[in-house]
Amino acid sequence: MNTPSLNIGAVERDTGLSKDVLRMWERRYGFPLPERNANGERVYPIDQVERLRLIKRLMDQGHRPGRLIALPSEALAQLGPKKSRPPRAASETIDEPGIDTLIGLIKRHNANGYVHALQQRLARHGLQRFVQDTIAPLTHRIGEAWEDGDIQVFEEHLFTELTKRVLRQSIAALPQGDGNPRVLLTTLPDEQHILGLLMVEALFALDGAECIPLGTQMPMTEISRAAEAHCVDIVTLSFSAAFPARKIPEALQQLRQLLPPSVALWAGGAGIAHATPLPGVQQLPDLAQGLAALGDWRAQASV
Amino acid sequence: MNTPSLNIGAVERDTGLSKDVLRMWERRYGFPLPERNANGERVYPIDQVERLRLIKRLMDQGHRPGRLIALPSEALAQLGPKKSRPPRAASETIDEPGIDTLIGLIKRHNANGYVHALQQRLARHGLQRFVQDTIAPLTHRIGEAWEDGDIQVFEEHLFTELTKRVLRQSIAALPQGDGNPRVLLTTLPDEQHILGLLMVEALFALDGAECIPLGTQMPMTEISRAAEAHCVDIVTLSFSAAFPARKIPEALQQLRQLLPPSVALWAGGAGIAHATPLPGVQQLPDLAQGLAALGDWRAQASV
DNA sequence: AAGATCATTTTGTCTAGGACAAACGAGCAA
DNA sequence: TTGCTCGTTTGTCCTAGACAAAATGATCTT
Repeated sequence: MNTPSLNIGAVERDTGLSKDVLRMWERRYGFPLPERNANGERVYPIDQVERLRLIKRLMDQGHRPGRLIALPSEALAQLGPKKSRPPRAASETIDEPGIDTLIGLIKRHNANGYVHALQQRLARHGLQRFVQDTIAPLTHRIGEAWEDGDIQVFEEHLFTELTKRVLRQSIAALPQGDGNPRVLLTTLPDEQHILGLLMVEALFALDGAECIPLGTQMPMTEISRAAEAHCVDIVTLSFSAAFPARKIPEALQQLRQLLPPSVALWAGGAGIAHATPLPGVQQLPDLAQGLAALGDWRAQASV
Repeated sequence: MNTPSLNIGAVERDTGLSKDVLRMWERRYGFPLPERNANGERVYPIDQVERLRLIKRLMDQGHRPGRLIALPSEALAQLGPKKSRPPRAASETIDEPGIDTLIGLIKRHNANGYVHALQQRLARHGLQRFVQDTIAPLTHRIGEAWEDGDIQVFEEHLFTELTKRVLRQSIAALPQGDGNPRVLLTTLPDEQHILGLLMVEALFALDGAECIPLGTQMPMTEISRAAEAHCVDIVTLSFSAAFPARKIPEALQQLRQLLPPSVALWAGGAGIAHATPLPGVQQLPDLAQGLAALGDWRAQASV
């Protein structure tokens, strides 16, 4: 075969742009403009797929497709996030030292060195500080690097996989909670990032809560069933920054309806940071507020 | 609000049936027959979604939608897999003892007890036998229970999450490989089951290979980049039984083209068991053959 | 009776083009 | 500066038709 190419279904999977969107862009903007096979179906050359992937990344940073598609490829490549964040030098000073070292290890593809460095920091600082002062800012910095295009997809995957391991390992080493409260942890079907959930689990378990980790991507009806079967007091969901913000309120309200009223619904993660309050849902923009909410719950439960 | 209901996009996410399929079934079979909102859009009542989920499960077992949809709900509920497998009693004797105990713990939602029992078996048998004689048959049995509808979605999630933890923990405890060979482990974008991959990683790492775990759902172009960046000798993919079998050959051939010829491509997992051979791709239907392949590779490399 | 070949049905995925609401941004007023 | 309105942009939904690949069933052969 000469040049590999993909049909519209494969492009949807590879880029995350729905078939509807791909066809609509072709209609409106004239890009992508795939070839057709003998059957009249779209066949996307690999370079158009690469460009689509780049455009998708820039859209996730706040750019709009109409503008992006008009731009020549060279201009696209240099484009950064829409709202440039404060220059790194400024926040550098407040960063926990050593984060850059960890990122450097990932970027040099030194998997063993990275895991080793993480475990060293864990041993030195203890789990709570490790999570709050190492993992959280590290995840944040990786997110920034991702937005800037400073990191490859496979580098981000490696980072996630290795970090997950260290966190899960630490959680497994903790004593079991006492069932006060019982907390179910998961994410909705569109959300497959689990690092935030693991951070919460680590802190909650450290604080004596009993955590039931269900992994990611649970259908809502199943979350409701699991909550009953496990007799949990709290259902905690995590939303990453990648989760479409506009869909969060509707999703939370739907789940709130499905859950028994006696079960609390907590939502945290970067995707929640700027959300508006909802009745019956406690929103936890950061880890510290998660711990605070746990304290509040206990205070209220003992009344 | 009275009865929760979902739009077509939400049903697609929740059931895994594409919008196209949902509309086509409505046209052809008259089910599902959603209501319409003020804007003429489909609004699916929750009970139709439940029925769709049940139908999807039976389809994954080899039934055909046309028949299933015609059946009344009671008949559906009792329906088993199309090709009934040999009765359990027969294979019971060859099963490793204790698997049923583990499954019982999951079904009673005893997370702590399950993890404890796993770790006990690991300590007693050692990692290699633990993977081959406990985790592999256990995963297989869970798959069967899933097909039979004997297990809830959230129970399966809990099983997966807890088992992953134990496996990853064991892998982390192993000494680092010596880079002979270097193996990259991942799955394609449509495949999110990672247990098979972790089993392979455990055995390979135990045998001294250096494993680079990239987690699941890597786009092909990224697999190729990662293979170069990490200078790997072998790329290993895992396909679960849930992966659409007909799409495997095409996917493997595409990836084979993207990889440098010097890098070996290995594919394993339940989805590979009945696949036809492909040039340039080594197929590993089970764990034992994976280990054998590793031995062969070393023998050939030392020539 | 078992096995191979061919026709028919079933099923999923693609196509085109139209419609509309929600989100966004620009311009204007306070 | 902030807050509001209005036009534009954008994603997602709609209908209805076509076709290829897979599964099934039927027919013929051994």
